[in-house]
This record gives sequence, C-alpha cells and structure tokens, in this order.
Amino acid sequence: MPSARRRPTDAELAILRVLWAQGPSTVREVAAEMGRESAYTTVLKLLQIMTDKGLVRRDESSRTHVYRAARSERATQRQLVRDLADRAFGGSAARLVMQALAAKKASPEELAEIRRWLAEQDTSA
Amino acid sequence: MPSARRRPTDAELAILRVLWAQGPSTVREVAAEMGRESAYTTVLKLLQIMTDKGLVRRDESSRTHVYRAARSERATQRQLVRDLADRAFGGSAARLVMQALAAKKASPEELAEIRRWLAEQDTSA
DNA sequence: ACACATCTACGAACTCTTTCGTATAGTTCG
DNA sequence: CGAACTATACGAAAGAGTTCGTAGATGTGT
Repeated sequence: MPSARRRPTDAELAILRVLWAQGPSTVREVAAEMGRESAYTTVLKLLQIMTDKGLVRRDESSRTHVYRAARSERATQRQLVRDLADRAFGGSAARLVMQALAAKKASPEELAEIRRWLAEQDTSA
Repeated sequence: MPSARRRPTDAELAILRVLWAQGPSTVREVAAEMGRESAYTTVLKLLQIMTDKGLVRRDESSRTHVYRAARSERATQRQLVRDLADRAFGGSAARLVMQALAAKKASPEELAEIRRWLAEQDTSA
C-alpha cells in the first residue's frame, strides 16, 4: 500500500497558499487571488487534479464547488522541509537550518524568536 | 537575458550529490556510485543536459570526460532553501527554520552548533 | 589487422505538469 | 420562454523531466 506522499508541484503549491490564506474558496475566488497569471479553467483543472490526488477536499453541496486544503499549512511545510533535507542535506535538518539562516537575513525579531524556541527545547530536554 | 537560475531537478540533484562527495568524476564513476538504479547512458544523458544548463563543467581533454559541479554544495543548498522559503514560507527563512527544527529532531550537538551560530550573529550585529 | 571493450552522441518513448479551448448543463432575469 | 451568464467536465497540446537503446567513434590487446 504505497501511500507515497508526493510533494505538491509548484502550481499546486501556489493554489494551496491561496487556500491556506483565504480558507475554503471557490474556483473563482482562487483564480481572482492569483491574478491574471492563469486562466480560470487552468485553476479549475488544477483543483480537479488536486482533488484526485487528495491535496484538497471538495464540497459539492452547492453548484459552485468549494475547495479547501486537505492538509494544514504546517504539515505541508514540514513535509517539504523534510523532503529537502533528505534530498540536499543528507537528511540533517540542522544543516538545513544553518543554510537557511545564511540564505536570507532574518530580522532581529525572528532571530529572537528562534532563540526562544531553542531555549524551550533546552528546558524540556 | 534570462539568466534565470532554475533549481536542479531531483535526478540532477542526485548526481550533484555524488559529484560533491567524490569530486570530479567520470560518467562511470558517478553511475557506479548511484548503484543499479539508473543505466549508464541515463547518467550520461543527464550529465550532458546538466552541462548545457551550466550545472556541471566538463573536462574533455581526455576521451573519457570528467565532470565537476559548477556550483558549490553550499551555494546550491542556499539556492534551494531560498527557493523553498519563497514558495512555501512567504519568503521567511526564519519560519522555515522553525519548521525544520520541528520536522526532524536535531541532536543536542546540532542544537548547540545552531546556538553558537546565533551567538556569532549577535556579536557581529 | 581484428575482435572486443569503452566512450560519447543522439533520438525516441514515456510520464508528469501545465495550459487553455470547447462542450454542456444549470441559473437568472427580462 | 430565451438570451446571457456562470459553472463543471473533458480533451488535447505543449513543455519539462527521465529513461534507455542504438549508432558510431576511439582505444586496447593479441
């Protein structure tokens, strides 16, 4: 039973981002948020495919279907991070972390938040 | 002038990992390291494509060409992290970091290393 | 020289992703 | 009703990625 969790493609992720930000949405709402970059039917087709893949759930109770992300943003983020760690960092999340900190300057506030997080880890150890 | 830096595909990344670990290598050496997963000519074809894309450099001075990664492992890792941050974390590396720490348990040693890194950032600020 | 091994180049097939046009059916409102 | 609008479904094409077989050139050993 290969429940093989595949990572969302780029286009799929773009749609998921809208669903996470806006909550359950119709095709039109998603398409509107994505600007004129992609035609209405392109978004529709993607959402249909994503429904088949289990990435989104579809409420068909009204004629205009409403879609929502099947997995939370956090869970998906974790999956993507894990995947990247495996593919490019020998499975080490810690090494990924240090590259991440180097890749984009984090604001002092963000650094503080990370320190806080690390401190919590310490006390619970 | 689209110098558009695209991220390496999965198969390309698998080859880059071998080149980073082993240094400049022939097709045969790369293929050997990757096991029987992919045929010799598959690796060859990939390396040819990667040469065109500028992901690897090819030394043709001897009949058996020698390939090496065009960019360092670190630089590529940073690019991948930045790309993931943009696609899934609203561009925030810090948020990516916290998901990374949550996604895979880091060892105490790794956590210590991260703290050290953060401390350095502090003094240089 | 000949047989054999090894190398690169190339093309073709197959899959996956992305895009959008068209068909068709339900809804609204004059 | 019927015209205009809006929805889903579907097919098809274009592009990207991956795989590998075959062809042809080059090197090696007897």
